[in-house]
Parts: sequence; C-alpha cells; structure tokens
Amino acid sequence: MFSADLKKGSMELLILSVLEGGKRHGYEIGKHLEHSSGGQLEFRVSTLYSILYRMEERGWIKGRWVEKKGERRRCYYTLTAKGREVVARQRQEWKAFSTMVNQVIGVSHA
Amino acid sequence: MFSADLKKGSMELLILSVLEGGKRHGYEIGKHLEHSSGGQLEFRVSTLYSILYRMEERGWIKGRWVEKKGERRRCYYTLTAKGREVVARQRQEWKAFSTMVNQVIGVSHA
DNA sequence: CTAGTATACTTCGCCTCGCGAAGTATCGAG
DNA sequence: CTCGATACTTCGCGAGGCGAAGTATACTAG
Repeated sequence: MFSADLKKGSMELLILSVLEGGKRHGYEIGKHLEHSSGGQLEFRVSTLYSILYRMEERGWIKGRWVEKKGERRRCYYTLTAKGREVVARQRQEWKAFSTMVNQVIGVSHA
Repeated sequence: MFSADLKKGSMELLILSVLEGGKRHGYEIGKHLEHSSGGQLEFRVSTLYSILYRMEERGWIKGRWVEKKGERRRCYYTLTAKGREVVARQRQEWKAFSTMVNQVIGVSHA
C-alpha cells in the first residue's frame, strides 16, 4: 500500500505503540496494526519479526515464550523501561517530523 | 536532527515541493529546505545531490547548467510533466501515511 | 597578497531497513 | 486428510541516506 521507503522510519514506533497496550505476540501485533490502520498497513512477516528481534536485542522489549497444549507456541513481548523511553522519544520525533514535512510541502512558496 | 530512516521516504517529496516554486539549483534547494523547516532539517550534500541525479535519471526533473562570469557554475532544475504527476502522487501518499501513523500511534488501545 | 569562509558540485563505499522467498510446524474446519 | 489460518525463522537483495574526501570559484578580512 505504502512505499517501503516511507515506512522505513516508523515501523518500530508503530509496533512499540501497540505494545504500550500490553503484552502481545508477533502475529497478533501484525494483525492488530493491519486492523487499526483500516487495512492500509500490510505487514510483511519477515519485516515484523526482524524488527521484533532487533528491538529485543536492543533491550526495548522482552519476549517470553508461552506454550500451552492445544495452542501453538507464541512469544509474547512486553515493553521494558528503556522501551518506554524509546517509544516516547520516537513518538515525539515523529510528531515533529510529520508536522515539519506537512508544513514544508503544504505551501512551498519561499 | 531527525533520524536518517525517518527521512528515507520523504526527501524526494520535500525537494520536489521546493521545485514546484520554480527553478532552483542544488545548493539553493538545500538552504531553502533548511530555512523553511526552521533549521530542523539539516541536508547532507551527498544526499541532496544523489537524489537530484536520481530524479533526473527518472525524468522527474530536468537540469540546465548556467555559467555566468562572476558566478560559480550552477545546475538549475525544473519539474517535468512527469515530475508534477509524481509530486502530486507522493504528496497524497504522504498525507495518507502520516494521517494513518498519527492515528495508530495516538491512541493505541485496540 | 593571503588566509579563511561561503558557495557549488562530485564520487565512493558503508550501513540499515523493509521485503521477497522459502521453509517449519501446529491447529481447526470441512 | 486436505486446506487454510495461525505462528515463527532464516537468508540475501536492493535502495536510500550518510560520512568522508575531493574539486573549484567568489568574497572578505587582515
């Protein structure tokens, strides 16, 4: 739907935002975002999981495997303290950035 | 100022927007954007020119070298017909994208 | 005259990110 | 028992922004 490059800076923020709502596993995060964007955001599994691994490595989120019988194994992720800081900072940055861009492209007569 | 990845999808649009205001040379575009963003956007020369070359190759813009004595040589770029289409489409896409992201990260309770 | 700064453009190679493709595995419905 | 949905993994590509280094000219201060 949206070009790959456009998404390049905001995927992390989108995922982190979802995790602010409580613990979620990967697949759930993807579906959640597709839904809450009104179907506009199509999430590629490879993208989704690679971001999750990356963020866990950086200590922004923490995954915990849950295996119940009668269910598939799932890894539930929660935000860490550091993750909460990051999401706040990234949200701030995004707001400033999008505001700036809208301003600049809106009326571009010097 | 802003993370590199955040910018990855919107640099072209920003530059194209400036060119909607008439012909401009590279350096001028950079300074213009730094100014019109209130100093928030710092443009790297390598980024700027590589985008310009890319866009010219794609036929979105057309460059013309101007050499007057008493002045440095400059390449002035103007939008092509195709470029006008592209800027319209990209602006539309950006608006939809930024609206979507703001919506999703704003209130992220399922 | 010269040193420094702003202007103006060029080229090269790195790093990161999103993506496509292919694969593994389990569960429920028909 | 097959099909589709669920759930996760791994690999390698291509593109975009950036840092660094370089070229060259005009203007200003000393």
